[in-house]
Amino acid sequence: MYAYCVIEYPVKTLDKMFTYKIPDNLKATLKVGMKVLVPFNNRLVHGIVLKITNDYNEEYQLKEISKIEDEFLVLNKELLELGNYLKEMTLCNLITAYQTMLPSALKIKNQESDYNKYEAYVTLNKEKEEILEFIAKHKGKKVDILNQLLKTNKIKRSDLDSNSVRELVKSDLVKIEKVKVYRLNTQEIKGEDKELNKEQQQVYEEILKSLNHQEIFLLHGITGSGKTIIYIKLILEVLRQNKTALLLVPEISLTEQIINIFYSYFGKQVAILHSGLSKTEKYDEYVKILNKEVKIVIGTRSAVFAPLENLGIIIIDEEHSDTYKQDTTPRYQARDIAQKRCEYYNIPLVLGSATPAIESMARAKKGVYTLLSLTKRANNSTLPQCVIVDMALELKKRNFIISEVLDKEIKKALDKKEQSILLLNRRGFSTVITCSNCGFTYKCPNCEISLIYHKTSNTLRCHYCGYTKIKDDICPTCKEKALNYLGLGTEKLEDLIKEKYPDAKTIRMDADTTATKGSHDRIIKSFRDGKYDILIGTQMISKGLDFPNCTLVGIINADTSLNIPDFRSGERTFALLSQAAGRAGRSNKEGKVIIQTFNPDNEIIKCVKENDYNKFYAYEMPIRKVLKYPPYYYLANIKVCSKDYEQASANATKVANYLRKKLDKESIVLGPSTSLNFKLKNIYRFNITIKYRFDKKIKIVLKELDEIFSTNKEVFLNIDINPLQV
DNA sequence: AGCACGCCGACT
DNA sequence: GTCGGCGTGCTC
Repeated sequence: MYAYCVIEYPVKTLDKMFTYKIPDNLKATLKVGMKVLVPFNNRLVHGIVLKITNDYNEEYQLKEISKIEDEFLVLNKELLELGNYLKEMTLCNLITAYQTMLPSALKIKNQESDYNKYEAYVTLNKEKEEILEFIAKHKGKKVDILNQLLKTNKIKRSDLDSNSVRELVKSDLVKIEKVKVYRLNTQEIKGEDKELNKEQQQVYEEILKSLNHQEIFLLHGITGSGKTIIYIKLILEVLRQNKTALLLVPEISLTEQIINIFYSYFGKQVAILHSGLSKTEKYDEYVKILNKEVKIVIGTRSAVFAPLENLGIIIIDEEHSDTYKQDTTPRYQARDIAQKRCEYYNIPLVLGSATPAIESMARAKKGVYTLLSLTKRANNSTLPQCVIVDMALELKKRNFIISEVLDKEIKKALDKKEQSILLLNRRGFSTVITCSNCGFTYKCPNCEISLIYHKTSNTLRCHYCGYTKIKDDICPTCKEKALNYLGLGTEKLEDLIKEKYPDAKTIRMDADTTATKGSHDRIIKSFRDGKYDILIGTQMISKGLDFPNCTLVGIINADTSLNIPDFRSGERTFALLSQAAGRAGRSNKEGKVIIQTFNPDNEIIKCVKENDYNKFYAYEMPIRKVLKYPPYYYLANIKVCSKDYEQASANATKVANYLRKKLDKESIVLGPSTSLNFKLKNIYRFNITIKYRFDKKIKIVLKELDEIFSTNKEVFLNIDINPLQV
């Protein structure tokens, strides 16, 4: 018998199968999907068995598999196939695909030790008579222990006096038993049985109908419309059918509430997978899933590979979130992987969001996905009232950061002992030039995206197409000498707030204050408990949090994310602002949202004010169409990188020309242009973007390119198919 | 990736 | 002589 294996090194030249003889002693146990140790070029390396055959045309002497690494950890047929799909989808090496699918403690590489955690228990080792005999003859701690054991027959060793235990073990009266324990303990709370309202019930029933066939649902529900309870009901039904469920969430730390609700409903049947867990914790959760001890997995992006068998449903919450796309190799989109798994099991995929990705909504409108909507807030709270403030006017009144209206509302909230959230939209302000007088930003005439400022040459450039212009001294619209980078930090804002409202208790939440583990939860919890009046933070405060006493949301600078040089910046801004606005007035109290902007007439901001996703969609789609962006065109991005500027530049031109020659006429090749991070860690990068529609050759051509550069030591390529950012 | 092999210059 | 620099090629 022969085994075909992939080995641990993630290099193109080794990205193929190697054949080994299976020694007699392993023939019975070795299975496809197992991790093995094989001799390779005079040393032992790890590998995964992908195929076992009876005969092989031996061109030369084959070597033998030397050892099975872990008999219990086996990638099943579905996951092996999924790895292949991941490879095809992202053009990564096969071994990279499998490495990605396994938790890090199980990585093919350097795994030797036992990751299991054990607890030692003491039990009796002799018949009752003998024990009683001993008790009669002795006294003291040892007797106490034996008496206890007669009652409970199993006690944690750490709870007992270690000297006494040791002596008892020595005299053979008791023995130590090691029991595997899991590091993460799940508390069991009984969830109350909530009734669905009419709208929720309809959605629930619609999805229920398709539990046993493949269908993708886009569940568009406004903030606070109660999507979670629908997920729970669906999963309850899936479990009833003896199947398992997978729920993906954007970031665990931001979804602590969802997890608690799930624990309360499903208790120990839930496993959590996310990057915040330690290696060993992840291992534990993974083993629980493999051993079928849990039926539900909740996790972030990589949890989409959870080894659940017999899946009944996959749900992706906040499906529009950027976090579902990995931005390092393999650059996969969890949505695609989930879809593949749903095809395999013939089950529904539910994509939930208050602000669906444009692409998802387009598919829903085309009928590829089934569109379901929730239009009412579940607890009958009303949507917050939304006010747009023109900051250009405020500046003239010398209100630089806090407008008159916002100031008034903050004071009002403080008087009423209600809470406020101030969102500082900081995304990508640094390299975009803005006029601080009128809010003007430069846009590329070809691509409609913001130009990036290059300090060294004092130029503004489009990093999509390469358009370049010299920076002006005065603003072309208002003629003021006020062109500069707009930048305001949360820290500075907090100082200002403290100064303006000395009696208010404020707390700041941003990358700095949430660096340590658990600090996130602490801030959220203390704010919810009413220990603070004002929460100041970056986008991380906008997601899915529920603060019943919060009635005011102030968005300090709505524009910055509009100016990011990316065709999706409008979509992201809409999602961010809508989500933030949704934090206000979630209970019975009325909420208010103040949006401060330099572009009060901006369509996207108006859509946020009106809380109208459909209007936003109708506005955005024609732009995408004219400029040939998704969902009308697919994108692929190639970064040509080298330590040597000339090499990078010359090869980028070659690559672009190669693509223009090989691809269909209707595919568009943009660039090469300098990348957003043109010189990073001393590596120069050039960008080439492909816009294509039905080009069947695209994957093949990209593969060829990848192949060509795999032997080049000076230049390497980064290929991203369906990139989020270009 | 990682290692052997080989060819060349430098040095106790 | 021989130690060590790294370019090249190969791995079931």
